[in-house]
Amino acid sequence: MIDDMADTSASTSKKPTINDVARISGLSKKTVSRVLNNSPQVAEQTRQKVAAVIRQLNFAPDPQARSLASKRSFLLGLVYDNPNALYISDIQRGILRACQGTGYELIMHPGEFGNRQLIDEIEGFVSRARIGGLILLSPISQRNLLAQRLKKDGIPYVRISPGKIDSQARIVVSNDRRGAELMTEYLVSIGHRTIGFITGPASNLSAREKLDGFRNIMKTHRLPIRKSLVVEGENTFESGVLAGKRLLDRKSRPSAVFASNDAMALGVLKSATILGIRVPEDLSVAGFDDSALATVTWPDLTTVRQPVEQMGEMAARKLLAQLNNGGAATELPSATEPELVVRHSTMKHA
Amino acid sequence: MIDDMADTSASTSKKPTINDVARISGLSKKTVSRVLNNSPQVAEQTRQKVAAVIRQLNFAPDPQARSLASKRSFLLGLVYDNPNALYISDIQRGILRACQGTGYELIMHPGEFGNRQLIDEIEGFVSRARIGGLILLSPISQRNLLAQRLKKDGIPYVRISPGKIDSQARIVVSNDRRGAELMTEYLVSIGHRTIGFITGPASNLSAREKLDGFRNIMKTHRLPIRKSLVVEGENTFESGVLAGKRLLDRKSRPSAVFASNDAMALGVLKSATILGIRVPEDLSVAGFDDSALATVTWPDLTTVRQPVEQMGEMAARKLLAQLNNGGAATELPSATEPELVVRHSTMKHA
DNA sequence: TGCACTCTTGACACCGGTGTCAAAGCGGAG
DNA sequence: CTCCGCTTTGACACCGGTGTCAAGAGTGCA
Repeated sequence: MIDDMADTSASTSKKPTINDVARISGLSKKTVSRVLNNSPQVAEQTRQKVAAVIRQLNFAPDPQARSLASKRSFLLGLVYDNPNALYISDIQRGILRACQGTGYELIMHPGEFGNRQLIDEIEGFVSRARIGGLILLSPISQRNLLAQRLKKDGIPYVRISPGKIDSQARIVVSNDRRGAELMTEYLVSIGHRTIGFITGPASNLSAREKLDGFRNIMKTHRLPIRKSLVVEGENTFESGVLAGKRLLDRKSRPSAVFASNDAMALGVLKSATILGIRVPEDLSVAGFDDSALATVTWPDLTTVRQPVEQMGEMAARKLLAQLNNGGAATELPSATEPELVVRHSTMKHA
Repeated sequence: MIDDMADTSASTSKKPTINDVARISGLSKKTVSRVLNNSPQVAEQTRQKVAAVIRQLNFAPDPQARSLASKRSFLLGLVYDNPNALYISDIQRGILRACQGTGYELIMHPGEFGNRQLIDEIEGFVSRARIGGLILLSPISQRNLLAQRLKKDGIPYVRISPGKIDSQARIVVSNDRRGAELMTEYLVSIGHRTIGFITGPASNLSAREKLDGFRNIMKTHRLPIRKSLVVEGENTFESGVLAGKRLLDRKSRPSAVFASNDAMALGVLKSATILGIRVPEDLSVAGFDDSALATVTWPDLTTVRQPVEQMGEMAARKLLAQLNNGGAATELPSATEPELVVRHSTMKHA
């Protein structure tokens, strides 16, 4: 036959196929396929034999052929708008870690949160590229209609930091409330009594959670929450500057300002500088996220670290579980725990 | 609840296949395939007819089946280490823009610059995932052995900011030398005579280019370049802090410091603050890149904008050209032009 | 001994396209 | 009128796997 050609060139030969494995192990294509898919219908002895040959040839099934034949897919899509490149990159790293060795690959798909046709656009993407499942990043993860549509069409997905609750198998959230509590508790513990708070857009669930956490701890310590000390920003540096100005440019100002993300905290730093207020001597400033921004200024930011990469990994694991168990996701954890990071933008208040 | 939405929604037609198109247009599968691939062997009239049916059905060929059959691939891989998430994200956006409507998708593949087995690892990735071509980001793009191997194995690639020259069809570079010249010229024009320079690692080509640009303009203006005023950093914030300290903590210090990236410029800002030197009144500080960092401090950085996104787009276009023309890349531009961005970290020197 | 049933395995068609090669259509030359 | 060569089209196998279904082996029970 043609086999001798194949055999002689074996060392430098092309990518092995399932046929090679079948021929060498003396079994059929289909049986090899069963082993690849962990089918329970294979005798243990056979499984071993096939596995050995697979290792020997360093065989890996072609994902394209696999998905063509099985109508499964080995491509995950990451859909995001672009609030923050660092955040996306961390998430991405986490997802890729979860994909290691599973044969799944990640395809990036930027979308516009505001786009009216976003849903159709995303469905087109899924169908064109044969995407197996989606991971949706905030703020796009907050579009409930999108999630409904995906569910209806049977496209597996996981939402990271969604606006509303979805089934446990389909979401990953960070415990933002707890993070805000940690920080508030800390500020109080070092003597601050009058604390300004800069919240994110009210439409944003996690912004509300943080505000709740802040309020909760203030209440616990019987500290007043003056309305004028809670200002809404838009999670951007510029909005932080403005909010900082409103909080600081007045007779009696707070001794600390807690911004619900790092970019806004840096904005407060700018306002303070312009107003001649020294940080941290005259004013403590705290952020949230522990983004890369937190450590490239002076003073560097006391902030709350969100295990963003871990969230990406969790999301990917959940998605893979959906894809493999056909929806019956085993109960994987959905929430990550925040951590307080003390640096130099805060100090004890007399 | 959600069920009634399901009914009202669009007609339930499945994804159309090439067979549908063939049947409706009364032609064979193969002819439709020819139209899809712009084969010149199709009569104009036939082409029109098929195209009409394709539009009518909103048909798009399945990339997986296509690549399985043709051994082409519609997946591009972006290989990067992680010096800077913002940079990667900009590049990525550019690539995705170039991919729009081409049917190509982007797969992310982080790699470690230092990894001894990087080459094998990347080849494994290409073969496993059936990647059609690679875009290599600096610093990985600087590994010449990797490029050689890819060339030998016939894997198309484009390098962004490679260390050495490669064929025009395979590289995209930014004109770093020119950028440094622009900035130096500007600093001199506003009265600075003694200018400190923080360079990147000497092994890095673009770092050397920037240094050359700086030197060149200083020479043109007959300004002395004292050795003690050129300090090497590592492109990180911390190294910028150290370099800043060395430049500023002395009797006669420069009136301006030009750092060859933004992160190091921010490091200088920190050192200046600690030493009680006001920026920009007592010291002008300039950066390079116009990264997201440049605008989240006060004063915000005067810097050089690199059209990073555009570089990503150019790289993708070149790669697609290679994939479609089979290597005979038409001459696309390879270099981008930098732009001076003046903000508040620099001012006129008496 | 015969029968029903479970456990393993393989033959074969098929997923949705493309490559190969042959055939049909057509105009011009001999 | 026939033959040639070019253009245009189609039949069919095939890419590398999986789904379906049936066959062979082994087991327990009547």
